[in-house]
Amino acid sequence: MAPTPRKRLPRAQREQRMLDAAEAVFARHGFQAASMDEIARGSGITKALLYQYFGSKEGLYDACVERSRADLLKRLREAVTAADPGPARLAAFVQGYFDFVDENRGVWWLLYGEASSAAVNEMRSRNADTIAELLGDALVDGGRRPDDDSLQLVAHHLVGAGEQVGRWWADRPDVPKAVVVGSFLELAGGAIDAVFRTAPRRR
Amino acid sequence: MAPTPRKRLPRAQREQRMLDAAEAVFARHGFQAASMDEIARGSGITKALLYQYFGSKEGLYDACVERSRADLLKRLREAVTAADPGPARLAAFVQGYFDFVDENRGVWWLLYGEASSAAVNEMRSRNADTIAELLGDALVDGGRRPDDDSLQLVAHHLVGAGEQVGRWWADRPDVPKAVVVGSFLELAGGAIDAVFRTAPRRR
Amino acid sequence: MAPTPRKRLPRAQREQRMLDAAEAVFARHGFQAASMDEIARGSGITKALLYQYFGSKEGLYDACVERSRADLLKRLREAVTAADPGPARLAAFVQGYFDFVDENRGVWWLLYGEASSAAVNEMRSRNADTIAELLGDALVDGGRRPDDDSLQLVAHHLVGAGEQVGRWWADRPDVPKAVVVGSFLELAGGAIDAVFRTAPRRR
Amino acid sequence: MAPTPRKRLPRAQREQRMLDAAEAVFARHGFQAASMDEIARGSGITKALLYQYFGSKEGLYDACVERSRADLLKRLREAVTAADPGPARLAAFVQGYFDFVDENRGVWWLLYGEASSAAVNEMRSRNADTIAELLGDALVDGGRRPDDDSLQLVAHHLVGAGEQVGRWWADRPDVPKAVVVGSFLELAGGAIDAVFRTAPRRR
DNA sequence: AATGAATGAGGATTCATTCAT
DNA sequence: TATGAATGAATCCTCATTCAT
Repeated sequence: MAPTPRKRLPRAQREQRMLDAAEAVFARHGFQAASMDEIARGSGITKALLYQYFGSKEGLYDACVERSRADLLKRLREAVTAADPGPARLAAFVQGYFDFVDENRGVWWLLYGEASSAAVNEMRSRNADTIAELLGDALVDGGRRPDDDSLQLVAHHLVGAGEQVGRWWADRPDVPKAVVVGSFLELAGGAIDAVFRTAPRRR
Repeated sequence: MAPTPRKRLPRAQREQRMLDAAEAVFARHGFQAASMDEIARGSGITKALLYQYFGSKEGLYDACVERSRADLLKRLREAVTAADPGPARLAAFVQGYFDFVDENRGVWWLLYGEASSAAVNEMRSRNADTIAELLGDALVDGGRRPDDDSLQLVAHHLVGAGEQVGRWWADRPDVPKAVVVGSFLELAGGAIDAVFRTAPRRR
Repeated sequence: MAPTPRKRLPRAQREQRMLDAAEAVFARHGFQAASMDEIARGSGITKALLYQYFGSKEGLYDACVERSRADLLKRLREAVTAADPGPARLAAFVQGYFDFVDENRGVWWLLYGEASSAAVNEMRSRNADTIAELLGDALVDGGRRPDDDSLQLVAHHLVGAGEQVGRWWADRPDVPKAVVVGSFLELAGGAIDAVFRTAPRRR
Repeated sequence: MAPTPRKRLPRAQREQRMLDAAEAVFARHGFQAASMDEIARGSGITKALLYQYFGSKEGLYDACVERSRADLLKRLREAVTAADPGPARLAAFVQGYFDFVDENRGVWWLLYGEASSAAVNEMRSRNADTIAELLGDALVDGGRRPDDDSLQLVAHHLVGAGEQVGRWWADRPDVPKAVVVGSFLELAGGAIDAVFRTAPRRR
């Protein structure tokens, strides 16, 4: 074996490679069971560099979660703003969400694995907030009057439902995406209607 | 001098003490971060005995999860069979579930923590199955015609939603249980209706 | 190699062996540069056991210093109480001190090495206190009237002088002990006289 | 874009800054526990440059110790040569020494910290040599006849005493310098007299 | 049944040091 | 001259697990 040529990469690029490797390893084993050694091997560099860049195992993990979350949120926002205001937005949201799950089967859900990790629970909360916001807009546009507590509850309901349906679906590649999206939309729509029934909306 | 056998407790009782201690420690730190040493200290016995009883850390953990799950399921079945057939069953189910969450604030949700652990995901699935079954009965009694895939999807939706709403609520002791239960029932009802709309059901 | 037979020693005995090995290693390298691995190898056991017994590298080091200090102090007290009250006590003290140095050439002085370690500075102070006490008694018996601050200063003077003379002597085995002890006594006597000159003492 | 050379300082000045930073860090943590990273940060330059200037961590440390020692020695020589020959020289020496301690409280004593370091023990020896030399001159001027071994022993005695009294005093800013210097002179004088008693000297 | 002594393997983290630019 | 990227080797410590008693 030739003595590994010390490649000198610009920081940003190295960082992405490290995150890729880390994501894979965290996904395979969960946070605690993942070893920095394995991640380093996967990145093709030394542990020391991981520490120079991310400070600690937790720092690295947080960076992973954050990157994934940012991806998802960007995609959701795009999907939502591209759709007409009103109920279509919710559909776009759900569709965007399951698109993401579809493309990240395996990695994403396993990232969720370490549920007790502060980072993940915070992510759940932030996601719920985003949903609550979107939902609020959609409802107002649709002429309903949501109150804050209910919004939060519905948002968390959807986050949890989405997570578990995603987890379930991730193991069943045979179930067509359209079915999952469609059903989820029905469910969500029904749920939302049931809580904010003021003016009729559906059909 | 004979090597004092500390205490002669009947096996079953010892076991419960160990499980109590283990549950507390697993809850505090999650599976991986929990240490057998701490559990042993908590039970007032030696590590070696833990191994004699449960074989391994994982065996101990599984026993904990199983005990909790059994508690929950027993309670849910009781609640359900005590209620009149039909929609009341769903209400009883949801009520029972949040009663349980309420009484196990802290411990239960932290048990969920190590989400990637096979045991927890399996528990989720089994819970979903139970729900699907209950749901199927209720719907048939109500004259609807559920198909299997939809049932599963709805069940997982509810499991996920319940978990996340529970997690959210566990941190907000000021939100009254009645509100959570009420809202959740509305949501769930709406969701179910939306999927299985064949004949009208509500009101 | 036969699979090392797991010898089961009573705690106290193991402890002494560990301390012996640790003392040697700390002496060779100083606290920071010493490695627990080497100490473990030296004790013929595993690192893990070192930790089980002493909790940490520092705990182990402190135990070493403490054991040495206790040895020295015991010896000094014995020497002193065996001597007639008065000036003879000081002589006995100095003699006892250099006896100790003599027998612990190498180990003892290197233990002193890590001077910044809290443990060592504390030891110096405690030694000074002991000396001050002995000195006080001797002087009172001799009819002088020491004041506290001067006592302290003289005590620290003697501790430092003894340490450095010991260090110097440890490297010069050819200088006879009697000479060192004799000279040190002269020096110390002169110093003490100079400070507490009230009534004549010498000769 | 040319890779900005941060600042163009003359070598000598840079060096002093590095030494300042290094001294502070070594003082705070001792040799082993000090990290080149921290020193580099403190100097406002990169580790690589430290290596270019001093070759290694030890080289840097030695340079620090040497700079301090040179300061002290210069000051002592000045003090001594400014004083009249004879006993006054000793007084000047002791005074100079404690002046230095006073001005370097903290830094100096912590430098001594890593006592096992060859550099420090060597410094002690060299200091003892200097003292022996001064002492020899003073005694000869005073008409005594010192022999070499005794001189060495007395010198080491004084070095050790000075170090420990200094250490003790460094923690007691309330004790006035004059008292320490005065007492130390008495002690030293008495000690010296006791050893080299040939002709009377004092008063 | 129950213990305390003992282990082996692995994990995170840090550091002095070098090299490409 | 001066830097930032990169390394390899240690180090301390922890843990699940076993075995002799």
